[in-house]
Amino acid sequence: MAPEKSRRERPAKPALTRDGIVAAAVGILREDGLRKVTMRRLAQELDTGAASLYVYVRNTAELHAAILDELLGTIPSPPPEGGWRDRLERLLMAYTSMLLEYPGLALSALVARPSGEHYLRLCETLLTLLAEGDVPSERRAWGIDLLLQHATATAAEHADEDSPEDWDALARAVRDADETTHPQIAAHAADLLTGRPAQRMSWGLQVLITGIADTAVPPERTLT
Amino acid sequence: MAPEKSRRERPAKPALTRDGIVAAAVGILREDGLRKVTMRRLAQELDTGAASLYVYVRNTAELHAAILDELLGTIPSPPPEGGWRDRLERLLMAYTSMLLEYPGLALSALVARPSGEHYLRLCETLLTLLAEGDVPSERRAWGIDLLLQHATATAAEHADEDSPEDWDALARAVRDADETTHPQIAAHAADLLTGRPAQRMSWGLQVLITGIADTAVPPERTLT
DNA sequence: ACCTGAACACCGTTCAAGT
DNA sequence: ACCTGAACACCGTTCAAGT
Repeated sequence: MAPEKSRRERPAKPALTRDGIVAAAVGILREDGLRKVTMRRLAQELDTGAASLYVYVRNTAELHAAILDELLGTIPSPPPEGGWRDRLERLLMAYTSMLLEYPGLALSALVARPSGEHYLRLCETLLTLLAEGDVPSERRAWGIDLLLQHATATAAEHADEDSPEDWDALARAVRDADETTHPQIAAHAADLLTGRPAQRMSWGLQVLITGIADTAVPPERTLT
Repeated sequence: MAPEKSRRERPAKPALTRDGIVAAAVGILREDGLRKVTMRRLAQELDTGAASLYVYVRNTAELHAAILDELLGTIPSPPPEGGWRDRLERLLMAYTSMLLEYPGLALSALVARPSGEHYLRLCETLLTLLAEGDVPSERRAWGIDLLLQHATATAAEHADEDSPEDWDALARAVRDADETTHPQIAAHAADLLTGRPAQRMSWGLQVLITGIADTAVPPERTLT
């Protein structure tokens, strides 16, 4: 690691490596957000040309995926107190919180299925917790997919970076909903707009965990 | 079999309207995919300059949202046979199928909370179905959020447009998982990679519906 | 093998000027 | 009020040429 991080003259241009590139990318992410993590900006930071990066990274999507896995390694594993459901919920909350710190990253996680070291470790832990809860074996794999998808999507919904404008538009639309044409929306307007995010997230996870524990996999069709 | 491609192909330049712009945008979406629905390309299609569009559309995100609502209007409401659970599942499947036809659109749906006419109608129908199932009133609003999020996220995961490359990488990582460091992954490798999408989606929806019907909203904390 | 500058083919958005 | 050309400030990716 370079001892000085002054943005003045870099004393000697460090050799390019994949790890160095990813580390620099994480730096840009923390400072300026994912949308600034571009090949050109990254190259500038590393004092080289954008084309040089393509020796180590296939494309921008792969770069984002590498960043994601790096950050998955920073999730603290919650203390082993409490039952499996509690620990499961806390771990997924920690995962979501991490994604929420970096708007836009959740979208990458959703589109580019991760497959890095830290992602596998997370899956391993999740599978272990479901096993501890005596969730039938066949449902564990699909279950963690569902749980991770929910956590990721929840973070992705807040990827706006800015603009509560969409939310405003929705709030207006819900409130203006005609009681005769949209009776259900009118009746549930308050709940539809309720913003207590932690409570909602917690309920969502409990719904999933309960559902996973209680719902059998449907019979496979047409195996002849 | 276009007889002429001359610049006089369009007989008279139609006046710009928001509806006309959105309609043209949907056309580009169907033909070339969402990533080609850009202000510049759209302007070209409408025989004008990109700047002119900003009179009718705030920005690209709003344009995408308008497209989404337009397409929500094309979802056929499934026949009223079967119980509320079946109809709920079929409607959400139809929603997902529509999104899957237009890769990338699901991502817009996730980030930019829709608030258009057709979106409200869909919510209304979903709320009615949950009410029919005697789901307690307080859970209905949060429930449809969960269901729509799941359906949208499932479609978004397939937004790759191309490149089964990510999936390959994951498959390799799972298969290469060391049995001693990743025993759970090794044990569940088959299920983790199982691809039967319809069966998985159906199970996911049933998990959610069951969970919503069975899970009480947690008590509100710290109101004292 | 690695690195580079330059080029290709695009973007969103703003703005002064016209009608 | 609506429309426009031009400009600003960017993108990802490829490629021939260098080392």
